[in-house]
Amino acid sequence: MSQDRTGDHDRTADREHATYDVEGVQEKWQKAWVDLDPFTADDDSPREKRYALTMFPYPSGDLHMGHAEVTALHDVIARYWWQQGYEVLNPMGWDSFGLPAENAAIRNDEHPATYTYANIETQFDSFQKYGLSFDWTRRLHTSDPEYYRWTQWLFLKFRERGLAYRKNSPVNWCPKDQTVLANEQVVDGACDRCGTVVTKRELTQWYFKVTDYAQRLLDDMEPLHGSWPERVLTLQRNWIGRSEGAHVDFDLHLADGTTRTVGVYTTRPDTLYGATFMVVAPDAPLAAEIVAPDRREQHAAYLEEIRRASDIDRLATDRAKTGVDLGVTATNPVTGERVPVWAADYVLADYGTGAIMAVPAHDQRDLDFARKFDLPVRRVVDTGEENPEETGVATAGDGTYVNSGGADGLDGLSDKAAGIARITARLEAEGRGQGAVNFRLRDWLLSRQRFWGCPIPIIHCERCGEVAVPEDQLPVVLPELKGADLKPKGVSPLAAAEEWVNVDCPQCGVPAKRDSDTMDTFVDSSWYFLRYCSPDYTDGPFDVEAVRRWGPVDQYVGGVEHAVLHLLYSRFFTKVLHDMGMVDFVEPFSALLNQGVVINRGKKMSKSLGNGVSLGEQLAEFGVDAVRLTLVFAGPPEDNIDWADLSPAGSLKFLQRAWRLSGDVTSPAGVDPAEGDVALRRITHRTVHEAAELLEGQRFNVVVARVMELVNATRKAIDAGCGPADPAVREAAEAVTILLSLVAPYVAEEMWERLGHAPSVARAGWPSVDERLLVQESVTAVVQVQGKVKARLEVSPDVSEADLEAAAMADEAVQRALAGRSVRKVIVRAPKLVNVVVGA
RNA sequence: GCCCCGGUAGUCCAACGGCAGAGACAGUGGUCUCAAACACCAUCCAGUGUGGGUUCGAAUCCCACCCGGGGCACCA
Repeated sequence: MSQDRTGDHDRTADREHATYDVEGVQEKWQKAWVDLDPFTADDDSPREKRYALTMFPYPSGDLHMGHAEVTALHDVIARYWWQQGYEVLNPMGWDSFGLPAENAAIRNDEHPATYTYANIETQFDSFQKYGLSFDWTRRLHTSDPEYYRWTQWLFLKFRERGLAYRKNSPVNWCPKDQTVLANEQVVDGACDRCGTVVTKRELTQWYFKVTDYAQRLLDDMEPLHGSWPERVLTLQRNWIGRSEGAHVDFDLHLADGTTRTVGVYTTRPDTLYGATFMVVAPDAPLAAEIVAPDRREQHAAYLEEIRRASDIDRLATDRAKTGVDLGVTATNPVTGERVPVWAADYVLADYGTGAIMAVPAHDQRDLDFARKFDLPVRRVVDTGEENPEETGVATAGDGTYVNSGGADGLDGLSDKAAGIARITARLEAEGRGQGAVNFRLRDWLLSRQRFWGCPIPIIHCERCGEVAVPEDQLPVVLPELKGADLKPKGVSPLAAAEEWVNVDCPQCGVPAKRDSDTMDTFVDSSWYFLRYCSPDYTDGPFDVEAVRRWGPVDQYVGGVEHAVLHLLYSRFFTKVLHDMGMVDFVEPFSALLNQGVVINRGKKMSKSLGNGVSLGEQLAEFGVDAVRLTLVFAGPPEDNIDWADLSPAGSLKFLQRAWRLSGDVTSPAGVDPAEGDVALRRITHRTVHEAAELLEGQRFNVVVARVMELVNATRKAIDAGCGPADPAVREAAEAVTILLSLVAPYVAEEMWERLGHAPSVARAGWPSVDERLLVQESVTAVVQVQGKVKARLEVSPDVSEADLEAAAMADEAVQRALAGRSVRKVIVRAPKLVNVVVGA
């Protein structure tokens, strides 16, 4: 409430100085909202549904500026939907499995749950103080057994469908976190989480067969254009990396006189005549199988050398080519020539077949290799450029085929597509190859050698092999390990938990062992948005009907860092669940908003730079509403915002001004605005109308500016216009309050009460707009001569082109500008503009 | 190297191809005050990164370049 005054001042001064008590208002309404409960989503509501979701946090410490920004933006959308009359599902929970808790547990000799659930409570309290419209009845934690029971269930279902399998393969290993990582979690050769350089290990691990869904993951992005950031779609497209080409069979002639056929994948089968050697990935099993006995040692040494090299070295772009001759030859299927077979690490074991045909003339990598090891270069496409063999620059472009089997081959053709089609058809006819599509996407490595995650519900039996834990025995609950028991040692700490790991085989009853790895936490978060629809459901991961009611997510908000992680995995899960008949849709998130990052003084906030901004301190100094307003007003939601450019003090000042309006209104609640001041009413209705359009377009910063305008206009009307008693002033103040409720819920609630209404303003409903008030009484038409403004005319908005032109030509200033010049053309855009073009 | 996104007052940001300014921050001057803070009023500040083009008219569309940010980068 307003501050204590001494009474020396007159009423006007008092009113001008009046401010509300930010803390008091927050406390008052936070308490009141618990009973008012305006945001619990009703499963049975007849209203149209909207599902608003913001990426749930990992519980590391308290909330920070990043959380404050994303939830403030997200809340604007959710609250707008409520005001528009939708039944809104807006849940929140915690992604509560993960390494930080485990590391803290080791440090403090405790169970990871201690750290986890303590932080969850801290964050929960902070979220509540922050005034967000979450439906807390649906709160979930992925580390709760009631939740991860269903993560395990889904794993088993995926396995039944052949989508979860185990294989031995070289994998990414983070030496610091002591666990394997998925491809998506390795960035520039380093661990996504801790930045440690990743090494390779040969391990048997669990995978999800995402590659089976590569084409659908690509195709189903099509309808997302326009509602997902183009950037994310591009990232996913690149990550999936579809390419078209052909498989071509080469016969290999081994040292022992036998022959075997090896397929290679190429996007340029049309250059097959120029394939003068073959290259095999040194670490592919094929290399070891085919290497000639006298080269075995060399190959082994080379293999050792590249195993030692980190991905960082391997990825260096200017790195010289290395390799060894395997002492074997292959027959080029179209020329019949015998070509040498080499092993080189520029060929990757896990892409295509791990072997390539090398066409040095038209592929830079092959050319570099050929020049280094003196291998022949044969040009088969004449692009008009100089001979690659001499320049060292491969010509990858289009041209005319030469040296390509004469007229029976491709010679003379100059259309690449036709060349590819012809050679592919010929290979197919001869049974030596076929057209093929390839993807860069790899299967998702999901096992982790750490404790604080969802156990993999598999039992390894010597007699039966891998046995699924029977459904009625789920969940496989984590044992009570803590402190030193959790120290990473290269295998999961679970392996050492004797009592836990040793079980009888559910199939044959002999002693067996549980799988001791846990799942990647991205598995947990790949389906949480479905669980929210029926968080207490006990007969499955979710109630199919509830998901039919609420799904898919209409608006997802979160950071762009998950472009190829969480978002790709969730899309994959949704498609599998669709195929299982459990969800109707194939895409989980209809619209996506990537909020920007909050930085300070041009740099990312960090301890070492000492430029961190404490959310708690900002909230204490300026209040929740001002901080939220500051973040929303800072700029377009997807832009990064620099805290140093912002003014939470300015935001608070504005909120005080807005609040003051609610005390100045003297007309009673419920008064008919129809008789009110038309000028102010026009502004109010136009603002409400435009605000809706801007909100639909997620132009939240502009909405705030519009509300500021309306506040300014209302202030002016009270002080120097129609006065505080005019019903239009009440109408304007109420519109301000409802608009403000999306961003600054506390002060809006307080204003709503002061205006004589019952809470909650959050459910007051969007103000209705009178179309007639959107039409201006008169508009200013601009008259230009040669594009330069010469006059302004006040005209009716529905003025005819002819009338406007006549008025413009009659204008004195226009006549002066036209003096002595001939009018060549008059462009009329009624009612806004006339441009007179004069003769040359 | 390739592909995206963005360059508008001192700052953050607005502007259906049609008056460059909606809003704010920071200045400056004033009213109020013993004085200050608050509040209020007024006011200063750019011709839109550069160079071309299309158009009656370009911040907006096209081309090239410069700068900043992001992504991809031996994927055959």
